[in-house]
Amino acid sequence: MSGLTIGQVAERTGAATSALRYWEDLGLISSVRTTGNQRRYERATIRRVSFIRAAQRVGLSLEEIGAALSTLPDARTPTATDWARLSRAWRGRLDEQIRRIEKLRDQLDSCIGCGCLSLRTCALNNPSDVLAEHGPGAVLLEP
Amino acid sequence: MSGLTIGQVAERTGAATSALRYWEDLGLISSVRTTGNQRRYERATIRRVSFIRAAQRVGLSLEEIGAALSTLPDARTPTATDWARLSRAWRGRLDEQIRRIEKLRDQLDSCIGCGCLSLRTCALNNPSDVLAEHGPGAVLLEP
DNA sequence: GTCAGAGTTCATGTGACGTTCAAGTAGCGG
DNA sequence: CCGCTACTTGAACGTCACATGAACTCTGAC
Repeated sequence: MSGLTIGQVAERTGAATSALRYWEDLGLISSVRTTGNQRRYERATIRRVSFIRAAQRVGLSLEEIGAALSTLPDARTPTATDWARLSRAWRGRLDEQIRRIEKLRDQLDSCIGCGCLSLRTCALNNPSDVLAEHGPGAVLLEP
Repeated sequence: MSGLTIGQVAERTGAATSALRYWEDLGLISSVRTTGNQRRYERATIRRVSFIRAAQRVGLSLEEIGAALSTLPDARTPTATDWARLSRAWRGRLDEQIRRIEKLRDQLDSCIGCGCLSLRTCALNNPSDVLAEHGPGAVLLEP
């Protein structure tokens, strides 16, 4: 009754226990300890963990996710509106990812058969116009 | 005249010298050494490196790229046709990546505002039908 | 012959965890 | 209270694809 074990949170969210411990080290989630030093999680942690996993799927780094989570209210348990506010920003991110890959695919179509991989004129080999910009959003195809 | 230095290959392909050394450790590319133990690359290496970088952009691991490269003829310098054969398989891969992200985006649209992240019915939170399958092709969004 | 710049090996760091280990803990039946 | 199984702990090491830095050597222009 005093909280969820790490195994229960893992089962309910689909996250590995090793990931949960790692995220706690990074400060993304928190727990209280039993007298025997085991972690116990609040029920609200499940929603928080679900958010983290969804955000990862969208392509955010844990650092970015932590920044987003830090904008949640400290005092009260976050509401559905709080979570929706954070999720809204992902839309553009996904659109951008799709745009990038589509461009790469189209370039590939125009390149197959020419074998021009090493030439200066090959768009697939020199996609500077597509992927050169750095910063947020480039995580997916520009490591 | 006796070959390209690692810096020249890096400049012409856009790959970092550290990456070129790493790929050589893995056997993806090869070099000959000068009397002073410096690497010298054949001109054909530029095309090979370009292929590696393009393949990475498509989402292949270095292991997969190595497998593809090993199907190239050992005896002669690969032709444009050889490279085109390897590139053709990427098309479906990119299509699949786009399909995945589009599905995720559509789910996000239907989820924003509901704040249902922790509920069993939320498609974004339970995308088992989209991303559950493992194996090749899942590299991008399923780490 | 001098000197900058490019090259060398080797060790260590990164991100986001996964795996493995011995040792400790929880909760159950008997 | 004993024993059993399942679970949890921290620490340490592995993964992938490199980046970075230290300390050194080679090359090529002058």
